[in-house]
Amino acid sequence: MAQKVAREIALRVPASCRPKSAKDYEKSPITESIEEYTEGVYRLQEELDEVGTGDIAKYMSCTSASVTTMLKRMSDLGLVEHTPYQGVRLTEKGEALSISLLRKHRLLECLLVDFLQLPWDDVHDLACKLEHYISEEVADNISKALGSPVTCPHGNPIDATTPVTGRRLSDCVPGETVRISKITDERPEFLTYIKTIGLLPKTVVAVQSRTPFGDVLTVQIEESSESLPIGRDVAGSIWVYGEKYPEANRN
Amino acid sequence: MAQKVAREIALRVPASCRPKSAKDYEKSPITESIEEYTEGVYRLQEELDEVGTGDIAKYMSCTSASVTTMLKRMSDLGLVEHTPYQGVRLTEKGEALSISLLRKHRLLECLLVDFLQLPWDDVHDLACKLEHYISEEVADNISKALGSPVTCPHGNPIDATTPVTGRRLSDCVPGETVRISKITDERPEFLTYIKTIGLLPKTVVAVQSRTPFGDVLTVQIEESSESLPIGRDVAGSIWVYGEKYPEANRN
DNA sequence: CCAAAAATTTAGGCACAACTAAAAAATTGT
DNA sequence: ACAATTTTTTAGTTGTGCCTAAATTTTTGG
Repeated sequence: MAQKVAREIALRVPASCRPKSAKDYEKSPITESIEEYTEGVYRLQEELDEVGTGDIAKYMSCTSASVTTMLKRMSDLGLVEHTPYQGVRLTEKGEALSISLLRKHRLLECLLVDFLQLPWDDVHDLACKLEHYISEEVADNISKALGSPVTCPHGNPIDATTPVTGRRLSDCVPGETVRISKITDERPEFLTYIKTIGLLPKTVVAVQSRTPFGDVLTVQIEESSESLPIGRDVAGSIWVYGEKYPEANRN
Repeated sequence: MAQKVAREIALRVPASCRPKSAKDYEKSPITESIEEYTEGVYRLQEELDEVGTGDIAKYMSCTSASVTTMLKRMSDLGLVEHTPYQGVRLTEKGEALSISLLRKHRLLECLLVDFLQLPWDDVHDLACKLEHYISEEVADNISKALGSPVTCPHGNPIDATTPVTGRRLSDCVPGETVRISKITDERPEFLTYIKTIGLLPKTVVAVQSRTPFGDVLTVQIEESSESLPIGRDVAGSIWVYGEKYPEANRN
C-alpha cells in the first residue's frame, strides 16, 4: 500500500552486464571468445612445438573454418602472429593476456576448492568461465584471502611464468620413486579417474614396470598398484618431482 | 628437451566455455541476456505497479525496439506474459528464475565483501555478471562457507520470497528514529555517496525535517545532519525499520 | 471527440562467432 | 616428380541481440 507509485526509477542494469551491441565491440574488441582462444593457444604452445589451425579446432571443439576466422581477428588485435597455411604464435601481448587469465583461473580454483569446498575434480570448468569476468584487483584479493597460494589445487603454478620443473610421469623408468607435482589435463572425467586411484598432487608413487613397447606404466600408490597408459592424455599430463635416473638403471 | 613431441593431445576447452553456435541455442535457449531481462522485470515489478516496454528499455539501457524483440523470445520461453501495447508480467517460471538469480547474486555479494574484502559499493556489478554462471550447488556452498547469511551486504534478503517488512525512508516523518534495513538501488555511485554520509544498513538515524512540498528530508546520522532528496532514487531506495507514527505526530 | 504527443511494434541492417560446402595450398606416397 | 590425401582457407548461411527509421497503437489535451 502506497509502496508502488512513482514512474521515474533509478534502477539500471550495470553497463558491464548489459548485452553488447555492435558499437560496444568497437570500444572493447577483446571478447570472451578471443580470450578463450588466446589462452588455448598458450596452453597448446606448452604442449606442442607448433600450433596449427587444426590443433586449435580440436581444443575449441569447433571447425577449422571457425578457427581461421578467429585467427584473423586475433591477428588484427595483435594477439597472435598467423602465417596462413603455416601456424600461429602468440605475441607478447597475447602471452601477457594468457598469463593474466591463467592466474585468475588458478586463483579461482583455489577459492572454489579451499574456501567453498567444491569438488577438486569439478572446479576447472567453472573457473574457466569466471576467469573472464574478474579484474586483477579481485584476483589480488582472492590471493590475499587465501594466504597467497602458489599453485592451483591441481598443482599448476598460479604465476605461469614460473620455470617448468620436474618431468612427466610417462618419462619415468621402473625403480624410480617420485612425488606427483601437477596435473595439466583438467578435464573432469580425467581428474575423477586419477582421484579414485589416488594420484593426487604431493602423493609419492613408485614406478614399478613399463611394458616392452612402452605403452603401459605400472605404479605403486600407497598399498595398491595401478596401470596407466603412457600418452599425452594420461601419464603424460601427470608431472612429478624425483631423482632423474636412479643408480639401478644406469647402463 | 623431449618435452614437446606428440601430436595427439587431450587438452580441450570445457563445453560450457566454448562460444555458442546456432545449434547450442536450441539446446539451452535461456541465454545470459534472457536471464538479465527476466531478473530486470522482477526488480521493476517490485517498484512499479505495471511494467512496460519503456521501463525495461530504461533498465537495460537499450531501445524499446530491442525490448520488444526480447519480450517475444521471453514469452515463447514461458518466462513472461506480454500483451502487445499493454505490459509484461512474469510467469511463475520467470519468477522462479528471478528468485534463483537474486539468491546467487546476493550470496556472491556476501562472498565478495565478507571473504574477499572487496568494497561494499563496488561488488554489485561483478555479482550481476557472475550470477549467471554459478549453479545452485555452488550457491549452497557459498552460503555454508559464510555461515548462512540472510541478507546481502546492502541488506536485501537472499531469499527474495521473504515478505517485505519496514518502509521507505522517504515515507518517514520528522520525529521518527529509524534503523536502516536495506538499500535497493545498488548503482556504485549511489552506494559510494550514501557510504560517505554514513547511511549503511543497521545505522540508526533520526528524521529531523521535511520541506513543505515534500522534496527534501533532513536526517541526523551520528553527530552530523544530512539532507536527502525524496524520490525513488535516493530516500525511496533506502528502507528502514522503526515505529510507524510516533505519538508526537498523531493528529 | 478528435488531433497531437507519447509509447510500442515492425522492418531492415550490423557485428560476433558458429556452421557447411567448396576451393586452394601443403604434405605424403609411389 | 606428380598424383592422392590432408590441412587450411574462402564463400555463403544461421542465430543472438543490438541499432535506426518508419508504422502503428495508445494516451493526452483542447
